Amino acid sequence: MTGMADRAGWTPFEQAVGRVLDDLEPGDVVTYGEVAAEAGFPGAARAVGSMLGRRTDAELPWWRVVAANGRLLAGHEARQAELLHQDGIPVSDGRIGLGGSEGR
DNA sequence: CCCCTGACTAGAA
DNA sequence: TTTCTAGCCAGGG
Repeated sequence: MTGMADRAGWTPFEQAVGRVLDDLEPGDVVTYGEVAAEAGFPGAARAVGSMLGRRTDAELPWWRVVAANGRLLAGHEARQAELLHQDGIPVSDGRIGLGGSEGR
């Protein structure tokens, strides 16, 4: 295998988003708006989230995607926090980054 | 074809 | 600080 997922049947939007997520590297985090803009669909942040929620079974690094306010995914906060932590990204109180010692 | 929902964002109150 | 509104794209009924 060439290391690629079965993107057959994916819409241009999904393929574009999947490519952006796949282009990310360990330790990197982006927001829905960033992914949408990089994919060529600025403002389609909702479509990105909606798609990821529907393609959760895919090998897309959904955990590297967070909300614009730095908030993690509702219903997957602990899950994403753990995955982000494995990528070397500090998470505190359901939020990313900030150094970890700013004390709320 | 029409209407609503959704792992969203930015701005205003 | 929180809450609400308008805008954006895709999918399902």
